Amino acid sequence: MPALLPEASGLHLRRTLDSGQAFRWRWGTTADGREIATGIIGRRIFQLSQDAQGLRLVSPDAPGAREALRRYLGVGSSGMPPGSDTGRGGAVPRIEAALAADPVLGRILRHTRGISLLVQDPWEVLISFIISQNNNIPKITRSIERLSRALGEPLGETAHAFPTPARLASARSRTLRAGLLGYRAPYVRAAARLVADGTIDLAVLGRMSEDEAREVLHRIPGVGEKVGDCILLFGLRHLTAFPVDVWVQRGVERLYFRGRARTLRQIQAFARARFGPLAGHAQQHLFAYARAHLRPDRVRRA
DNA sequence: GGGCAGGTGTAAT
DNA sequence: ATTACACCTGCC
Repeated sequence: MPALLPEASGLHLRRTLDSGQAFRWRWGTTADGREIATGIIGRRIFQLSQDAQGLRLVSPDAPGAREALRRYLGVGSSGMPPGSDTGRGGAVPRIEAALAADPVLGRILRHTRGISLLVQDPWEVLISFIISQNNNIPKITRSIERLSRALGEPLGETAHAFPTPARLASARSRTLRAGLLGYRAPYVRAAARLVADGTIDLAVLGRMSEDEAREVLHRIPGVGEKVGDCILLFGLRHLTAFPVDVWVQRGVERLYFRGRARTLRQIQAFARARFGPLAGHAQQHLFAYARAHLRPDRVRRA
């Protein structure tokens, strides 16, 4: 039996990997009927499973793989936002204990418990979320898969690493079209060029304040309010970022404003005031809850 | 088959 | 600061 990852206690693997943060995971079934997730982290193919005992690293059994996985899953040493540490236990339960101080979150947590904020490569997050605009998860996933297959470094037989900035920047438009990018193709290439030629340095961005980094991100074509905040949160780990998409907007309006419409600005201001350093984590739970329970065809909007 | 999907850019108010 | 519209593509 593959080794357990005790730090991931409280982490719900499927909820985390299917939460719309990452697009490089597939679920499958082993010969003995166990569900297994296969995905790419950096240049390695990971296989993960989860059972009553906990989360297991099935493969690779290589030096550094466990540490890389811990970090990726957000259950490494620095998982908590400053000032929110409530004591012992894994990162996920501690954050949820802090979130539950908010009665609304405390109530929906029953349905969303176990979602972890992943720590991903900012470059991959940047391109993935440019692709995500006005798009749906299955198609985003397919686009990234095709792009990686066409332009990414091969990893074993069938998998490919995410393309480098240089490869994407010099990609032919036919390749990008084949990647199903549609009208986003010019955005992706322009963003790749800005990174490839050093105009935008994502490592430097990671050392800036959140507002400074946001301002720089907004200069990238295809990066607006929502995508920018996704990059801040999922790639640069600015935990006060609060990406507002239609689901989060719907969730906040429904759960905190009796279904009354709010503008984007109002929702951003609300999130800052209400959730503070936990805003990013709160967003994950509101998003997941809204997706599962606030479908428009089931909700009468006030 | 017209409308829509986990937004953004642009133009107009 | 908000609103209206087009936009690739796959799917209902």
